[in-house]
Amino acid sequence: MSMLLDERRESILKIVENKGFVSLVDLMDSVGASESTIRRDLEYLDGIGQIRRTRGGAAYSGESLSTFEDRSFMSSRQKRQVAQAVANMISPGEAVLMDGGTTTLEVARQLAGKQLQVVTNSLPIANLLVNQPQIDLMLIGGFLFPKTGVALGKTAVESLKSVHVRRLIISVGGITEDGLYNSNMLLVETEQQMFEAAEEVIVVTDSTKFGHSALAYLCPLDTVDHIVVDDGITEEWKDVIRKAGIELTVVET
Amino acid sequence: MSMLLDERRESILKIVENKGFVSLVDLMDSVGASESTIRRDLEYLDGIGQIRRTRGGAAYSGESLSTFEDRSFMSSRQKRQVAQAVANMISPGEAVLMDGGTTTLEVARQLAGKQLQVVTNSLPIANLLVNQPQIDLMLIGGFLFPKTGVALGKTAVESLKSVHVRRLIISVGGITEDGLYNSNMLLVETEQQMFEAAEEVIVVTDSTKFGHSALAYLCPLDTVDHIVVDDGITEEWKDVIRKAGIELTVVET
DNA sequence: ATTGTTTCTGAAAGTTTTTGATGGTATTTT
DNA sequence: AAAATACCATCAAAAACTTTCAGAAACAAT
Repeated sequence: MSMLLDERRESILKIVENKGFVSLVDLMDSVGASESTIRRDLEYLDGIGQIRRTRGGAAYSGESLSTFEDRSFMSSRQKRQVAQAVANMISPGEAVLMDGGTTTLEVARQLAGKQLQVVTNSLPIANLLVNQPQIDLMLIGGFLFPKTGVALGKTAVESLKSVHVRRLIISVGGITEDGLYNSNMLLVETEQQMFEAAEEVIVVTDSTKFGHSALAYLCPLDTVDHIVVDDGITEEWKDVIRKAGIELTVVET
Repeated sequence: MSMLLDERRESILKIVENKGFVSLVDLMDSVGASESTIRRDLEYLDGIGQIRRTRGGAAYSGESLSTFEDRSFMSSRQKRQVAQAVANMISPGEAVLMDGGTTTLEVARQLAGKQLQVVTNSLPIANLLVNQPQIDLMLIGGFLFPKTGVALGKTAVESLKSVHVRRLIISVGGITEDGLYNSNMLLVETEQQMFEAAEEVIVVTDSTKFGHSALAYLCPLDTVDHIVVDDGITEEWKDVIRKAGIELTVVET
């Protein structure tokens, strides 16, 4: 049973998505290729983010919503410090709009205990804050994306039109001189509506995102009021940000 | 039955989340690994904060899941059987609207694996289904109620106006000859809009609810198409339901 | 068609990680 | 205090992973 390379990889992908977890041996069986070949396929599919390699086989990467495996670049210590800095900017009684993402989730964690009104389209953030008695929580509905657990699409955009908050806290996939980027068209569409709803935009990110763009263009730099980042950021980028009239907070870690 | 490392750990996590507490011996049994291995897994999961190790086993450390308290009268076994009966009525590919509540949550659990479109305003249900690759999940937004984790209010009602599904699955606080009741005005308001969105209304409940009303009137009996209940229901009530032209499914337990 | 080039494949050797078992230490129970 | 139970550290075997290499297959150009 000989198979084309792409055909085989497609087939592996389907099996993994279907079963959730597959062992390497199972794949050898059902695809009819050698161990080495399957390994290489898994390596490739993991590289493009379609699956997650695990010892002994592969797992569907859609399950990665839980903190089970968080392979972001910032260490969790760094991330927590950056998140703390953002949380400190929020005054009691404020209305805050929060985008999804692991960094904003960490911010949410630091907000616990404050008296606030929080609006979010992120399921993990909602989970975290729903039982905080001091926090009024409003959920933005829409189609839920498995990987990240955020609500997107027409419904989300429509709901956001009737929202007005003091601050928006958002994270991005990339920043260049031209502006901000994120990885997904639907995500960007929803986030653009978020800008309309907020008086002030705070971007939380890590220093590795500077200089990199991503699939979808989000907005020009001047849409942003404030950027909070770890101290890995270069002097050049500090200049770029400040010259664009954006307030910059660099968190020492 | 040999299991992949990550698969096993995820499986342990699920068991712990589900039961609240599990002994080490139980885990050895149900995942089929040695004491050492389970210990190491627990150590790891505790390390990343997903569970709490305790002498003799592990406990769930979760932020939200356990806080949706289960104050229903039905035993969990009974409830699961009733939920199973409801889940069996749903055909693949269907669009289902699901209300919040511990019974409907159990139904959601039984729906896992089916290919479906699910619309819900319940945070716990969304959590449960968001990582099911076969399920398209749409979240209804609104103000989140801490105790139950459901989204209610004007936003929820508005969002529901653009929803159309085959079936609505709903639970109630009380049933009398006059109709259905629930405990909260906002809840009722949202649920009334749900009726508009569905072709067929299925009520899941336990037999103790018959003859009791509650704070807020929801709808007359003839709004309902189908009631599923445990076998504690009296003959008198069976008559009432059938005479109202409602299909009745009594689940033997 | 043939030759040279590149990519893909399967096998083997060597390295790392995981696993279950064992014996010893802590903690709880009787 | 003794017994029972649970925990921890260590170790050799097993399983899984990486690297490397030579042959096969695909591709391009003559």
